[in-house]
Amino acid sequence: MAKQPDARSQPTQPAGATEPAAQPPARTRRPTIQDVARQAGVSVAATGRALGGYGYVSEEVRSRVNAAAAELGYRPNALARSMITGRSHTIGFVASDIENPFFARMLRGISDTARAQQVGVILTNSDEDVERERAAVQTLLEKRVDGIIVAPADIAATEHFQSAMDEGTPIVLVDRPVRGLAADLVMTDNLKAAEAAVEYLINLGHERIAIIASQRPESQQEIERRLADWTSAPVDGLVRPGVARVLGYYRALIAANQPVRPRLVRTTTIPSRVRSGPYRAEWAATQTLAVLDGPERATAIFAADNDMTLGVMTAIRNSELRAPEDISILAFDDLDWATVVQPPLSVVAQPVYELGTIAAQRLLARIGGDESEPRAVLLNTRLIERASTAPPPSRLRRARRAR
Amino acid sequence: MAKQPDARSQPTQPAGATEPAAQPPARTRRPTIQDVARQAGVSVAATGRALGGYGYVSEEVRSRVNAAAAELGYRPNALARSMITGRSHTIGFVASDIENPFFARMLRGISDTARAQQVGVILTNSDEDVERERAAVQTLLEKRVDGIIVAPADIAATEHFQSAMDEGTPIVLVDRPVRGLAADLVMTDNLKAAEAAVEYLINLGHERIAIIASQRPESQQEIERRLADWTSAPVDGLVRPGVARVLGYYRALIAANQPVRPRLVRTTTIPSRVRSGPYRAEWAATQTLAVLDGPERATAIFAADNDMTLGVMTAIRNSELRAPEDISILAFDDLDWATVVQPPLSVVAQPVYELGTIAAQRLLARIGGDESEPRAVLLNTRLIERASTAPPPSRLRRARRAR
DNA sequence: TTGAAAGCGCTAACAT
DNA sequence: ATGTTAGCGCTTTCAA
Repeated sequence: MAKQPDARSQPTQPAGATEPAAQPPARTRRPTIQDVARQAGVSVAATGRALGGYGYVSEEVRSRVNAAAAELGYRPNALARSMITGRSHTIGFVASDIENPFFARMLRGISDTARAQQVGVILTNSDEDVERERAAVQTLLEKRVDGIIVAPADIAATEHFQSAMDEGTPIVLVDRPVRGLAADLVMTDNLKAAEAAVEYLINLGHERIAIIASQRPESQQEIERRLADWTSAPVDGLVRPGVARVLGYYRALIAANQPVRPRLVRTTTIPSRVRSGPYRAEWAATQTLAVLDGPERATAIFAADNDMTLGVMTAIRNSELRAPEDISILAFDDLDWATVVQPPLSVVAQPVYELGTIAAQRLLARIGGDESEPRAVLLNTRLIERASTAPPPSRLRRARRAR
Repeated sequence: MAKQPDARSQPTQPAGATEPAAQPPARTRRPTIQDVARQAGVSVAATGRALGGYGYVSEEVRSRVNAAAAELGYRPNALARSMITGRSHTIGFVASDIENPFFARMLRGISDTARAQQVGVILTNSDEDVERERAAVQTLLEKRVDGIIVAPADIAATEHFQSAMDEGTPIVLVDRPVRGLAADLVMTDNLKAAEAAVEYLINLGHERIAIIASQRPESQQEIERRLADWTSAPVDGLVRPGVARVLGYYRALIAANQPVRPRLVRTTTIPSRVRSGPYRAEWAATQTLAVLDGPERATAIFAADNDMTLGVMTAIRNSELRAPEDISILAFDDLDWATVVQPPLSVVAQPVYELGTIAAQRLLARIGGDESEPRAVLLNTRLIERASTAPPPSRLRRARRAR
């Protein structure tokens, strides 16, 4: 991206000058309900009722008020209204990074749903940083949003959410859980999705399947702990997506009696706090190269998220290998370019838009007074088979020989 | 995308239950400045000064107040504050579609800049519909945002913006101009960008360069009008990006004394109101097929935006042709997958993030009281040469023969 | 059905 | 340096 855009201004030629110079913007005080009342010759109360659509008003008054309002260019002040009613008709969304197509699409779902109910959306990015998230929540609460949807940055940071809820502002978690928080949760069933994905590769005949997934330091330990005892606790909805996907990978291998080859499991923590897209993708490319080499080289790769896929694709493109003949690729998330690359990518598609709409619906229901027990909604994925997955080379060779 | 996500709820197992059931959320009225004042044993005024950081307060009082506020869990009410100060510390952004990576990145620029000044961002999508845009602006004004950044849906629809400005709410236009509106404008110099892009292809030796660009009905006429008389009016900043790019294409051909081949200029209106991504891409694919055929077949394609590029790539992938040997491709916008496709795409990169930051800076300056003449800022692009562009086949053959 | 008046929670004069 | 008081623009009792 161009970092020095080399801006050129054109001071003399503004956006246009079709109209003759209008009068210097009057800049007079905005008309209030009082002004409208005076103009219409009725009380403020009646005016408020006519304009706000509450209480009794005669047709007579209503039309006089509307006329006066139109004439004065009256525009209601939602702030004043909110102060009294206690509803701002605004919700907050704390995403980790809105540039990520995943969150962008989710936001579309949220804002479409909100708009249908005349509710606005204030957006903030946490960048996976709990401090920023806390600050964002704080700001949103001060602005008196009616509720907050958040993709939490930390599975263990509950207090800010809890205090919001205690104050009566509902929280809905999307994409990731927070432990010990009795809030609604809407996310993908990542464990099941990953398990099915890897199972699909196994059924194609693959015996050396690699997974590329970047992880937080804590998650690495958690994975090991859970692997040590599958039965200790239910996994669903209680772990981060990244962890669930790795666990799903293991589970599929175990179910198929395949050995777990540590060299093919690239799930270690990425360096320091390198959490943004490009760096993660770069990291993924390096990891990919590592599994493409040696006697135990992978015949299939499961890329666990957007950035990983980007890295995997880059690495493959720069290698001698061809997909799917030499190496199968299965990616998480169906991005718009998945059909444009060569070969078109087979993917595990999450219902991202629905993640947004469902989260928004739950939140709006809470705002509307729904006091039922908080629910965890797990959405199912769909495996879309395109051209990047095929039986492994050995199989193909065998098949060819058989002919 | 999965349209029926087949949600499965788990009513019995909420997000978690680590903590012992906390006391039933008190749900008591939120503490106000009055409560804090009483608790601290000082006046509301002094409390306000201490908490709000304005006016004089002794250390003594400040600490007593802070202690009381902390104890009560006081949280300022930004609504009440805004009513008095007239500043909501919130701006609005009206994008056409936040799912479009272009606007997503721009929003990132806007929200980063806003956040640095403690300003929130309310987001809305217009979907290129003026009515929606009007409604969005109306809502934002009612919520008393301090200013609005908008990618206008219609170059001729001014009134809602004008009335906002008359009321004292500044407007900054991004990406596209609005005729006859004296507002700040931040956009890419599309004419120059397209001209340079096509010139680059010409210099590679191409003599049959196609352009794929979808257009609104009005734009088609405008292009013809402007072509008829280049000198009648300056083009910069006064036409939509799509129009400017087509004009740049023409200008480069003319400058190089190349004939304009109507068959290669695919800039006609797309069917009905099909303006969303997938359909536009499909349309682009069809157009691409058309220029790849016949005696006058193109040796290079200039794809004028995201969706066009997606379509062009799909069409090429499904054809017998290879890029860049048989056909060169030059795309507008540097998307994250541009380096992942085969061949890596040569692109005209817009400074999208900067579009956002600069627009936000201008708006914040206006909000801060900047009363200078509105400016049009045109940002320059950068041509990034990757592997999808090369000399045309004829040249290559000639070169090979020469060896 | 309408109107008068009391606030929502805070800041801004103003007086002390 | 602190307190008193009058609103910001609207909705909401409560009487009439």
